[in-house]
Amino acid sequence: MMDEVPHDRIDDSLIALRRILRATESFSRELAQSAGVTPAQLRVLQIVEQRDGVIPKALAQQMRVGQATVTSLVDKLVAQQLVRRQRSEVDRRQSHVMITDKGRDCLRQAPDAQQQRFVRAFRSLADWEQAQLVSSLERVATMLDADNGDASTLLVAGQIDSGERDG
Amino acid sequence: MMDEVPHDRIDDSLIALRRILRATESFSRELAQSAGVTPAQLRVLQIVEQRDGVIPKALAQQMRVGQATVTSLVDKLVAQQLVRRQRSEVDRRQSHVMITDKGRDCLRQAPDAQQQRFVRAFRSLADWEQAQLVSSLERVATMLDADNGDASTLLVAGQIDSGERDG
DNA sequence: CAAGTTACTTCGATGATCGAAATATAACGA
DNA sequence: TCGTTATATTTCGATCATCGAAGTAACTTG
Repeated sequence: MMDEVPHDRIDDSLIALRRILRATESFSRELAQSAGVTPAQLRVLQIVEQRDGVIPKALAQQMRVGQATVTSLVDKLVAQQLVRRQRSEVDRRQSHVMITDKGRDCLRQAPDAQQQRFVRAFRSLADWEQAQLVSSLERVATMLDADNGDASTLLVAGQIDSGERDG
Repeated sequence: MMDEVPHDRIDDSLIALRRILRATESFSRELAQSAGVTPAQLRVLQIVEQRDGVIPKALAQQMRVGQATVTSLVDKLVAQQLVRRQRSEVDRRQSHVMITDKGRDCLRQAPDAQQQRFVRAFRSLADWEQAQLVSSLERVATMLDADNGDASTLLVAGQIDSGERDG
């Protein structure tokens, strides 16, 4: 039936994806800053809040970084008293990372207000649009992380807005 | 009409977005590695290929990093002879960054095969699905980078697949 | 030409990340 | 129980990205 996809469609979707990625990436830094921690530290903090008592190994797997990295990140959060470590009683090799009250406070600061932004925009869509949005996003997600072997290739570059406001 | 959005819809879309971001982020590293450069360097290289002769200032703006960072990245690419610098004739403060043959070779390695993956998946969709996909992605992109003030907040955390393969 | 602006680089510092080696503990087999 | 092997974490040393501030060169303007 259809042997060739209109090239602009693929381009358009890649461009949109890059916009999404770039928007995210760009702001994650300032967001983290407003919370008083770095982006990587914030990620850890968020995961720890959701999975209180998580062990470094699991953190490393979820974040897809080495354990040494996790150790370093947790060290910094501990230094700020946002999380604390506690040796496991059942397996003393393991340690549980637990969020502190101060850590929760930290999370409650920046993220909220901004989450509202997305929610607001989302609510302004008609019901069918919302449904479509979700299904499309899920389709893309599946397309990208399906075989887990690769995907991001297409999204690494920039060159979205050809607007060049320099000299 | 509708005062409250079903919460799962918002959740679902955020989850899908996180999956997309994570898939991208996770693989950008290994992709870059397979091309023999680091991710940040690869981004520069890709942009330079698209906009040959781009000046560092524009690179910095597009990548949203400081000029000092660009200098450092370009330095490394120059050292590998993947790009070269050339002073502008019209404004000698500026320098143009130009890709070399070796730089093109470098780009031609990893990216291609993988781009196919997305194209393949995309082609497998019906025409209307493709159109819908593009429009949804663009809508999300706009929602996220609209006011450019923030957005990524919602996407920083992980915790998508609750599959936990650690012991 | 002098003052101000712009483009870029240099310098020093911080943070994320890795891999390899070290440490402590668990699990297992003889 | 003892030795071996496997696992969880940390430590160490190195590389890379990134920033801000200061420095340099070149353009612009009066």
